[in-house]
Amino acid sequence: MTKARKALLEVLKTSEEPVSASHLIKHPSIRFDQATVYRNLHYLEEQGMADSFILHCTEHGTERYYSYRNREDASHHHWFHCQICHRFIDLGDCRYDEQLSRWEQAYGFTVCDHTFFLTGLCKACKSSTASAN
Amino acid sequence: MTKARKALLEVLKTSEEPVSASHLIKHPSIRFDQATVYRNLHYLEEQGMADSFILHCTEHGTERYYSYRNREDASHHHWFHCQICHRFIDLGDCRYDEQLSRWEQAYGFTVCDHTFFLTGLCKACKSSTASAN
DNA sequence: AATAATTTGCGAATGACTTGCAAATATGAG
DNA sequence: CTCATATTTGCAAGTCATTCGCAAATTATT
Repeated sequence: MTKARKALLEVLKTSEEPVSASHLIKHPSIRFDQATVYRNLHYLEEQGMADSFILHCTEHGTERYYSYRNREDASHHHWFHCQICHRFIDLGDCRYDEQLSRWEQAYGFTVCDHTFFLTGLCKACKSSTASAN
Repeated sequence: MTKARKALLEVLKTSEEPVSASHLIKHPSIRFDQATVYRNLHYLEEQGMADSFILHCTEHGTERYYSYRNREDASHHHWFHCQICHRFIDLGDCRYDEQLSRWEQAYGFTVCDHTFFLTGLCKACKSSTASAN
């Protein structure tokens, strides 16, 4: 495992929320070229050590966000994204396995991946925006 | 309602699956500049006449896909996308309302939008790929 | 029909992500 | 530990979807 990969994995592992490539590129412990960052994020995801999804946010535009994934347990999380403060809230482990296999049986397809996330206003931003009445 | 908007809405209305901006731009009945297409897709979505989500596919890259939405009934659909033939399969009306309000209560946030879709191999592509054994 | 407001087309810009290639680093056989 | 091979890195230049500025054209108002 190269230095770049170790460094990226470390940031993902210790991050509370999904992080974008641009965020990683600016991160002090990631002193690698953007191409290296992108290439290794792909690598980590291929190896089952990271998860990602694409989200559009008014402030940061359309970007892919990555989070650490333990190769052992197959679990991944889903997230809520606040449109004001742009923070993520962890909704916990994915609970869609059953629903997915029901769909697989109903339609005959095989699901390789799924994307699910919420966007809206978090509790804090809702109250600070309430002044707009 | 301008000609461009009418034309776009007509294509969305008659399309069986979500369509991307690039697809619309190439569509014979859409003889408008790409900027006009993009601007009006935003407009239609703002007005509640269209729905969209961003999906990355190996053949077409990362693009936003639009589908017609009836302003009256709030329903929208979710989709499965085949990674081989790149067609969409309609999974029917969204059934996440309850789950979303449970989350809203648990976390105190307000959900404005959500994204959900599946990717994988459709029935037909699975069998034609079976030769890879 | 005349005027004001909105929309269009064009061309150039933006920003995320990718690629080619030579230099640098990791791997691993001896 | 060392040389040879395979892989990865940095750099600079692309791609590609999407956006923007602005003048001309269209639509809505009066």
